[in-house]
Amino acid sequence: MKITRACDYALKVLVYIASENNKNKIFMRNELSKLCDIPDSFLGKILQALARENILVSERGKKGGFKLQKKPEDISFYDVIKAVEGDITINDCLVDKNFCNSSYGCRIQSILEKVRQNLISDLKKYSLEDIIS
Amino acid sequence: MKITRACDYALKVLVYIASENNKNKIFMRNELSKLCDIPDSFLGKILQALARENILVSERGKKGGFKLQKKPEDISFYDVIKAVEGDITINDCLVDKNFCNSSYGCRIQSILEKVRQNLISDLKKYSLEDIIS
DNA sequence: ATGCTTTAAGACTATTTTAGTCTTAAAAAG
DNA sequence: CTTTTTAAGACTAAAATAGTCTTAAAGCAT
Ligand code: SF4
Ligand code: SF4
Repeated sequence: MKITRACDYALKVLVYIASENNKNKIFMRNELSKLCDIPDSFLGKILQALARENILVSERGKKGGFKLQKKPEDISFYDVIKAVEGDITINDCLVDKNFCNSSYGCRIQSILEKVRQNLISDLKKYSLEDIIS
Repeated sequence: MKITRACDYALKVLVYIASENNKNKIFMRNELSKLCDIPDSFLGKILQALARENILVSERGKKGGFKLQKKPEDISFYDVIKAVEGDITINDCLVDKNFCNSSYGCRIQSILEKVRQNLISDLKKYSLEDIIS
């Protein structure tokens, strides 16, 4: 029951960008890597994922880099986790009904589904804004 | 963000034992393995862990096996997960303050700690009794 | 006492996931 | 057209998960 390192890095780097967000400044990967103490190439993958999921805008070439695509209050912890490691599953059967043959009518499954929904809605409650304000 | 197979197996086997709990019947590992469709040796490890954590009673020798040590309503999902895979961490820094050097005063950490506490208290709400009743 | 049956413990192995690197391509700016 | 920056994806290393196997110890039954 853990988030991955990549997720933690993503939160860290997004908080950094959000907190320095004076007039749409754009940050290079290299710069973010040093400031947030995240391995450069690994950060590359993470920033790419965040850009694909419309959390960051990326631009190439000279003067390129990354900036937020939305307001900090519109980027929740759930959005970040989902972008980086995919949806929260809790147990495979919750997301793949063919995973287990006792799946139909399983009451363990229905309780785990409740736990999952609560966790997701809890993670949606917190945004980058809550951190930087 | 997943529970392990071992945890799911543990829930499954405990629910089975709890539901068949006519007058303190004792179940052999072998029997449970077949009935719950869990690899026999792997189930051994799981049952051992549950016995160590005072969820099951184990007895050796002929007429040996496993039975519940508490009433089904006193065995929560949290108890089972904790017994089998250890405590829920969400992020390493929540459980090891030396893990990250930005740990002191980190606001990501304090939010993740809230999420963790909510998840734990949610998992404590549900017991084996909720499944078998 | 001594087999027989059952769990305990832990070393061992295989598979999958996580964490991270590296190389090549493509876009943008000057 | 060269430099700088990200994109994409193959690749690798390390760790965790999932599971097996072997040896020991405990309890019952004769
Ligand atoms: S036993 Fe129930 S909870 Fe476990 S995998 Fe099967 S359907 Fe899901
Ligand atoms: S950055 Fe904050 S949340 Fe992330 S590991 Fe460090 S202390 Fe924990």
